[in-house]
Amino acid sequence: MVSRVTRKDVAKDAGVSTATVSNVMNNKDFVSEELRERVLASVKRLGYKPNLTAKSLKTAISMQIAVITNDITNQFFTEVIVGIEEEAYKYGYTITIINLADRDFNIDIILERQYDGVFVMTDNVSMHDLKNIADRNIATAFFSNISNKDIEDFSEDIIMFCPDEYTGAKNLFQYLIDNGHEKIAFFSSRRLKQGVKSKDMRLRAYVDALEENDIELDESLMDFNTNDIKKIVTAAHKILTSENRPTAIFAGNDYYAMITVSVAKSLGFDVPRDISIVGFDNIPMSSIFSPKITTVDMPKRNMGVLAFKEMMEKMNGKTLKPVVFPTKLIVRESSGKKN
Amino acid sequence: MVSRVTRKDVAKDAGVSTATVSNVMNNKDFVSEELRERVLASVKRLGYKPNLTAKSLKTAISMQIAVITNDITNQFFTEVIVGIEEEAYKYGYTITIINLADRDFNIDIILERQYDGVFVMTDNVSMHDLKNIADRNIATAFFSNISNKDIEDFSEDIIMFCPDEYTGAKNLFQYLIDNGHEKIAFFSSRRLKQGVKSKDMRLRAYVDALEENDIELDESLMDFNTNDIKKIVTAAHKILTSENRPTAIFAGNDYYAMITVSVAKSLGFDVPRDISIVGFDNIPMSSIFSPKITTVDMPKRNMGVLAFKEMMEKMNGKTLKPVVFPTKLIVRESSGKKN
DNA sequence: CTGAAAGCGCTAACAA
DNA sequence: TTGTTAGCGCTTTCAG
Repeated sequence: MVSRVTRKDVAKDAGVSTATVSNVMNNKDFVSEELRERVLASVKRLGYKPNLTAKSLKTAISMQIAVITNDITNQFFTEVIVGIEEEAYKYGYTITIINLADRDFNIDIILERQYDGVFVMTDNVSMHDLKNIADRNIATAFFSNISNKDIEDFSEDIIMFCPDEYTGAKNLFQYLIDNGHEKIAFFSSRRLKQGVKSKDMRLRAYVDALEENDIELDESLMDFNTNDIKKIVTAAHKILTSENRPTAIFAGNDYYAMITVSVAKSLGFDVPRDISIVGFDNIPMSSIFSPKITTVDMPKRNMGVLAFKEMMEKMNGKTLKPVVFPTKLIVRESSGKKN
Repeated sequence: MVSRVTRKDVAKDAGVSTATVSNVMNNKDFVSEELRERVLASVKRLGYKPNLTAKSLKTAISMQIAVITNDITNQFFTEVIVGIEEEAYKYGYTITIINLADRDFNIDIILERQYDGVFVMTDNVSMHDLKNIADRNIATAFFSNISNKDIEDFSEDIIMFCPDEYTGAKNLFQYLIDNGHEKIAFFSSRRLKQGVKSKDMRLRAYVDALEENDIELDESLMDFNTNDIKKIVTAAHKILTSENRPTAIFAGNDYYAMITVSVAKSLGFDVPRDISIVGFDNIPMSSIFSPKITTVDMPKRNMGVLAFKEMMEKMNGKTLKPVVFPTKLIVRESSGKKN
């Protein structure tokens, strides 16, 4: 085992001061060619690697960004993250992914590490926590499904990323209704459940679309679930075998949709002839699946890339407007006219 | 914005020394009840959060673990990671996921941050780098598809995790051959390509299985690709429309398999009647897909959990034997007798 | 252009 | 039981 080589060892080996080593490592241009070479030679010989922890203690810049997510096994999140990473990588930032799974968010995990910024992609984190983080001068970005008009409520200090889920979902429901569906199940992840006056835009779009088309809301057609595959299967089974069986099912995301299709098939249903099933997010798998899933596209990677760019701006002291991303209805094979 | 509150501020506010604050924060039992309460009250009032960066500079323990992976959008990796996290979380460790995507591995990213341990789940990292990391007293674990007998070559300092891919793949190929297939394509990720004498166990199983059954190896039936979905589609298309079309396709993982099935369908093939397509990993989606994918199961989450447990042992100074995980052939709907 | 020295926030002897 | 202090590895004035 090699014992830790520090800047001091390099200084001694090269016969210079520790400050000179620092200056060389940080590419200051006033170091003479001769010393630079001597230092670099020592660095190589000793296998010296700067300690970024110590550096960040001194500079108060950690070059680390946290991403908080709920379900890292869901391609929606990983696609966004890949976008963030791609951009972050260019600037030398390291990304720490904090996967909450179904655990509660504990703010200490963020406040105790010296992250320069944090992307929040889950609703498990309260607005209060978000503000608390931002107040400590950590660039904070929130991926929200809140609508445009609600954005005003939010603190200026938080960068808001808002895919326009309302419009996307509205178009999706209208498409279903236009195809003769009236009994439409709303089957989604628990995070979307916040009562019917929810700020969740998919749920609000559901309620609005029904109302505009004079269809009565039927609470028994709604189910909020976890991300556990077995529980989703059970819930899908229940919906599909209920007496009050819907003719179309809106699943909160493409995973839910694919699982629901799978259960439907095992029950002998033909999709979409017997029942229409639609998703949300347009993850890569949704167009590989059979039948290809009708869904709403979100510009996932691009959201990540743009999000990081905005965060850089923020860290450079600029104040920013919320960013709204367009969404788009994509009609594929898993849905059709009501029979 | 709240300016940074340090242990010094708390000490002043509570009228004690900074050492006492430390002792309270670290739950030392010799602090008097009175001081403890005073300190805790100040901590709360000022909103003090310890700076873990400073702490780790002092203690040389960062409580951070890195996981290096190639493709975070692949559920195989995320499932393993969830297992690692679940266990790590219990001990208060934070996981940093370093997603190489198709970038080259730069060892500095590990050596400059003070990780207590690192899980390597990609072949992009050379044995030389691995040893370099382990030499610096960072607990190092390598998920390898190397066979049992090759394990001996490796440094004792590196924890080896070896799902028994050889046996799993061998069974898979034998199953295919038993069903009359002789023209079996090997279609997989580039990382598996290291020549026919490769240490990659899936490739070796392929070569061995053919040989044992007196089937001649046909290099034109082999294709190594990236993880980019479009490229995989193109390559699958090429295989499926070639004059030398195989009757069975082994895809390097379930993603490859599902994409290949999708392309086959679009080309008018019935799977498995016209062609058998099998995967590897048994990711959750493979049993949801239609047809359900024939694959080889790896105990993913459990591998993660166990891996972290082993790492804890290692960090406590124990030396360990390589861990071999069983794999299991799972025959489902995407494969069958040759027609 | 280079070096000495202070200090980032914390812990851990050691002294009181 | 509590406080003083040195020092983890680094950067950054400020002198030289």
